[in-house]
Amino acid sequence: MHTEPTVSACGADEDGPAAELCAPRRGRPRSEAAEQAIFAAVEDLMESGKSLSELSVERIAAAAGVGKATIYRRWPNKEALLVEVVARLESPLPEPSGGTVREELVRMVDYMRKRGLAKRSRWMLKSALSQMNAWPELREAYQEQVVKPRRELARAIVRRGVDEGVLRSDLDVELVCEIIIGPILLRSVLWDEAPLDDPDLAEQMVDAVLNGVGAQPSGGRSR
Amino acid sequence: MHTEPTVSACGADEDGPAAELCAPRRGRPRSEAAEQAIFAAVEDLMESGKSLSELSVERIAAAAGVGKATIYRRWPNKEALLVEVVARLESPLPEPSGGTVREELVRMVDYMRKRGLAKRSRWMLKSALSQMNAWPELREAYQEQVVKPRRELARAIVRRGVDEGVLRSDLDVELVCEIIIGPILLRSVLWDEAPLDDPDLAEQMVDAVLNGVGAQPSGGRSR
DNA sequence: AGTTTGCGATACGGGTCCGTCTCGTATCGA
DNA sequence: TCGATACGAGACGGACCCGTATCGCAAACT
Repeated sequence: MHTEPTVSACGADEDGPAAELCAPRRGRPRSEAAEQAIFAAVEDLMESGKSLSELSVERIAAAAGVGKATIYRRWPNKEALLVEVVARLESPLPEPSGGTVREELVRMVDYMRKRGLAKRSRWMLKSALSQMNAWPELREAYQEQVVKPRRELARAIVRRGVDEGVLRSDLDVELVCEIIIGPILLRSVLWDEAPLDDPDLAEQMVDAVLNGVGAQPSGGRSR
Repeated sequence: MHTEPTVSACGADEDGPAAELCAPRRGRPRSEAAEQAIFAAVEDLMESGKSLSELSVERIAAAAGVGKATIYRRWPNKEALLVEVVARLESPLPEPSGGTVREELVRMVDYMRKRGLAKRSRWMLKSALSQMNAWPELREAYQEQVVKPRRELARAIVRRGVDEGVLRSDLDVELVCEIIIGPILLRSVLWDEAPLDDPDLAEQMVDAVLNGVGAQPSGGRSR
């Protein structure tokens, strides 16, 4: 007899932690505090430098002061949990503030500089590179949630710069994006010991890239 | 009774695979073929996309057609083996060929482009970032063996460029290096789907960075 | 009340891994 | 020939892990 008496019209068994809309759930409701503790524990473990393969469910449960079953009641497996953690991570993208293109570029680069200073983001940035290689689902979540919007933001600014005649129009837009954000990503992601403290770094980088690092005052600009 | 009768004056028990100089070793000598098979197996596993945590000694031994003891006879643990693999990996750095600074920069960037196309290097580049984070010994070996000489090469070229008046002298040398190699590293390391096939890519990148991506023909060059 | 579900804790089976050890065999120096 | 060492294969203990199941108890609904 599986006639779905009054509730349970929610969706198989995968309601996830964002399903408090669909059914009042007959018994004791799930603890919101436990959920937050789990997320906080994962982020703490990230900040403490644990690598992706060191994030075991048992360790997370212990760090959160939570039973393993409480985790498996919410997510079907470890991957699903981490995918959701990634999806939650750092959404606030800087929205455009109608300044000049140069100002927008500086703002974007400076946002990435500050992000590189935060350990949580740094962990994600770095883990995104190797371990996720072997973990397509997590990698896709990260690409979709984090990388894609940022690349689109960069592309939009660059396109606007080309339209306004501030950026060269004879170059591939992708190439220009890479030239602008490559240096800051290099510092914030690839090189550990590189300093990110200078608040003028973003400005210096953008100006250097805009003006070029070549010395000849009127050299090959015509191409 | 540990009087070291005739041999064994080699150094505790850690002779490593580069110790055939010190003592003729009384019994059967170690198999050079086994050693090569082990290295080859690790590199094959890398190329096949295995992540760092998937490189277990048992898997390596199986792939090499070798007993586990043969590995542990040479290296005290898994880390030591991988450290040596890293140290062996991709030494051939392009030596300077007295061209112009621009040509040297293009050569260096193009070298990195080609390196990004090779799966083995790519694996190392990517694994160097997250897993090595939690594995200081391996990370240091990679920094010392691979990263450091390349950064020094870049610095040397840039300094020469500044001396010859081809590169701006009002910028930090480190910053110029990052601006030049940031874009190609971004493509070859961070972004998987980005194309690296175009043989003119390096030239485009270097020229764009030298001339600047800003459009104003004589704008802020004076700073 | 009674029911239903969630909670933390913990035990469990099945798996992988590390590093050591033991086989029987092969290959070297003395 | 003989002792010493290497070899491939694999067993072993201990550790960790995953995902499930079972406790006794708590918190909601009917």
